[in-house]
Amino acid sequence: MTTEVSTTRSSTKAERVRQAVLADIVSGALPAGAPLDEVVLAGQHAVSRTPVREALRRLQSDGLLEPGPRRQLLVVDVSPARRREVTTLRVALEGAAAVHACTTRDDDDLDRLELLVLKQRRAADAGDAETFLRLDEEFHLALAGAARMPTLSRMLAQLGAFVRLGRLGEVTTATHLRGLVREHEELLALLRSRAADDLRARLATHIEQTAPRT
Amino acid sequence: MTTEVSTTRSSTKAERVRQAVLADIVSGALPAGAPLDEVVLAGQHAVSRTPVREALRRLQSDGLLEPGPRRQLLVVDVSPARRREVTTLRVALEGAAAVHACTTRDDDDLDRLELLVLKQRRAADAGDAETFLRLDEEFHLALAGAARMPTLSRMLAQLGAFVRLGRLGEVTTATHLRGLVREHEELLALLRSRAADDLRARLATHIEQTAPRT
DNA sequence: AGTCAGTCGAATGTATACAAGTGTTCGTCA
DNA sequence: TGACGAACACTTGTATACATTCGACTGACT
Repeated sequence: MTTEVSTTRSSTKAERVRQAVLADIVSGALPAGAPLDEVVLAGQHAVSRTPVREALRRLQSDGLLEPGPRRQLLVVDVSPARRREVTTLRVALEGAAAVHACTTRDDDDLDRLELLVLKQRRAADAGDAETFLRLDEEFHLALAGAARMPTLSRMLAQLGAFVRLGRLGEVTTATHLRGLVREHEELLALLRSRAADDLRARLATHIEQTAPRT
Repeated sequence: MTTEVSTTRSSTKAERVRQAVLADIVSGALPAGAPLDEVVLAGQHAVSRTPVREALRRLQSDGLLEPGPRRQLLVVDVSPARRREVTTLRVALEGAAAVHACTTRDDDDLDRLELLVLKQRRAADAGDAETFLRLDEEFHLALAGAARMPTLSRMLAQLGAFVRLGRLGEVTTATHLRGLVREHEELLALLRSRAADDLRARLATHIEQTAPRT
């Protein structure tokens, strides 16, 4: 039994709506500043206001929606400053996780990460940026997961939406992707040898280089 | 206009219920593992299930409630390991904020912090631990706030509940409190002189010493 | 003509009624 | 007597109807 975190069975309508709206936000279909109307969304998804409401409240508490004028919920604007903040937070959180993971990590953790890197290489060779980005996020979450710090993992998962948002119009060549795979391999090697400080340093530069330049 | 973050006007019933349940959790009235029933809470607070439901979902997404057997929501158990995790996270997040704050801080920030330290001294001299702990949390949030990193501030605010939970049965003498005030004064001085690295180091030891020993 | 007040409207906040799923218990059959 | 199954009760998920609040528009008065 692996993580199965992202394969969340959306047994509940509220959760399905949340996933759908989230997807629309990170895909750019709902741009920054777009107002979200409960009744409109309810109509679009053929459900009542109740599950829509629940979905919106959760997205709000994740920081993706903010209250605006006229009592509306607006899609948050991810400014360059905010992107830098997210990068800083990732460095701080993933760095702390990486250090801890060097003492708590498990052979299963290594196996999982190895598998992810393998899939990443395939996606990179195929030039499939979308798949690669999903695997990249999984890799970073799995790396943090090896630290057995559930609160930290939850915070990183929250940041994930902002990371995806920041990467919206990013252009990524196959060569570039292969370079990232290589870095992941190196990070994995450092985790395997429990080189905590080296891992943290390397992870920091990796995250900062991955982040959009601006 | 200052922060007014904590003085959240509870204009909505859902928010009032949330505050009440949160207070019951951090006060120990609702111990770890206690199941929360929507209809019972609705009765206790003389509201319908709808706002109760909303309050519970928010507390859940803050990590204070977890789904348990029988489809129930249970108050999360704060184990020693989790307390250590929270401390690690505070060091990572507040440390990053402190470094950043050394370049973004404002004279108003210093004034706010100064005022908080002043009030802390009064509370410490009076041996009023409860007031002091509230001011302590405000101080740390204000310090992080000087970094102008809203996402980080929100994450720290979430952690606040765990910090308060971890401090539940803590005994604090007036002498101990005065020592903490002294440390806050020193942190403030380092922020004032923009000594980023020193501030981060000092803040780390401060947080680790504040945390329960276990 | 500008400003203030009152009313109207559209959104969210709340209550309640209904549906659906799950655990439990009781009964029956092997 | 034990195990399997079906019915029931309790809880949460959803829908809808009602209340409330805040903003905007319009009207009159200064």
